[in-house]
Amino acid sequence: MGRKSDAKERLLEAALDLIWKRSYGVLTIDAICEKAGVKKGSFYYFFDSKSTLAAAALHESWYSCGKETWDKIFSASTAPLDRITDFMKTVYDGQIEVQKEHGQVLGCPCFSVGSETTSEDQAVSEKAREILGKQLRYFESAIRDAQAEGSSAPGDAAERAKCLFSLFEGSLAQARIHNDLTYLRNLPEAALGMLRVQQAEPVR
Amino acid sequence: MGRKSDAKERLLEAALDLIWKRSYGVLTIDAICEKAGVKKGSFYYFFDSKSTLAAAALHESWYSCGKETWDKIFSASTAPLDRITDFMKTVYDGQIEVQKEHGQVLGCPCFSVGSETTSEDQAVSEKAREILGKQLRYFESAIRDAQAEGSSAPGDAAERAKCLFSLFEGSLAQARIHNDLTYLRNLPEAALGMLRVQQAEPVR
DNA sequence: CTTGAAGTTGACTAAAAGGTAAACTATTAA
DNA sequence: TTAATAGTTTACCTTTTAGTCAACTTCAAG
Repeated sequence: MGRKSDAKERLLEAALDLIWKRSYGVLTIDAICEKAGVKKGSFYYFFDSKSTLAAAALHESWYSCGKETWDKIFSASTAPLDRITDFMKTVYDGQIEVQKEHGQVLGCPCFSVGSETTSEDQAVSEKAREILGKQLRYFESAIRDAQAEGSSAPGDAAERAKCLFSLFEGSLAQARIHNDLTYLRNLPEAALGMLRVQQAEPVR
Repeated sequence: MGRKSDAKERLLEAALDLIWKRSYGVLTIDAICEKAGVKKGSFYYFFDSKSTLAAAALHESWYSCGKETWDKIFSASTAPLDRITDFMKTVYDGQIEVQKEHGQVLGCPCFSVGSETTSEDQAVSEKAREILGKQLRYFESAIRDAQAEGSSAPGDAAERAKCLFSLFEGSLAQARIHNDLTYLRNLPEAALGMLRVQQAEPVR
């Protein structure tokens, strides 16, 4: 019953796009509305703040798109280390496309926004952390599987996943900062190097 | 001749502090002025925009503080790999203090701001890139020295430095996002692991 | 002790931003 | 066909922000 509309979806999409290309803090509700082709009255019909919208946009982006991609690449039917190298290559190829289309490497919105909104915007930073936490699990699980089959050195899988994830997100962010894809090109090898190897002894 | 003042320094300090704790995009000139205890008229006496001030603040922070620390840790009189592990430990200890003082791991302002202002604020993002580029050189040089004495596996030192730097900055950013120091605790070992080891073969 | 350079202040404007509400429109179930 | 529901629009208000300016203060050199 009632009128139907895709304004909500347009707002979510516009918000995600602007957050990704620009940043969260610099965004205004007016800008989002303009991009989405929606009047401010309608914005407040669907959301009660920029924060709510942004959190919803991150959520949507993961559950209606990102998750599926990760599930496919991290399929248990793929060899554990291949999951990881496939993933890195996919990200690299993806950012090549992004750069072609937007003239800029844009990196990972959750990571950028997560870092930007720490202790500044509860809803958004919590959502970013939630998604990053889920992504970390894929790494963790692949590492455990690799260890089980002996293709990765033993050691706390959760720790190692964090480390690999930091390398990955750090590289993506550098690629964004310098608009330079070379930060991503050898991620597959770097990831392998990190995993295949015996963990170093604690220093001192 | 004329009146003397430290308002400019107070503005630089306030700006850096707010950028670090909050973020660049969310900052207003009014907020900076309030924190610095300076009236807006004086702000515009010294700077002509938020962008100019922020770039100057990053510049100052590096040349009047950061550089010295890096020079000391990356001294050529220290064994190459020790420079790197010492550095990682220093960062870890530093962020412990930061968390104690501010209740939050704050990470690296250049990296956060660099990622936030890409293609959004020329002056600031350029300054962030400049400083990050200088920092990368310390890694690069230490890696080259380590290779020369045989304590690190051979391979393109610039590439390896980028990789290590990504791991480092990625870990710092994760620590900020999750307000969790465990992302930094084993950085010294992780860094060693990355360097000591033969680089993996290119995948496929 | 005056003059000019250096810095400060407060009051102001204009624009942008957040936010509200009432009237309006489209859809559909009864 | 009408009434309720879902969504849209416009006009409006308030607050915040960027940015300007002329009057004022402080300092030190001549």
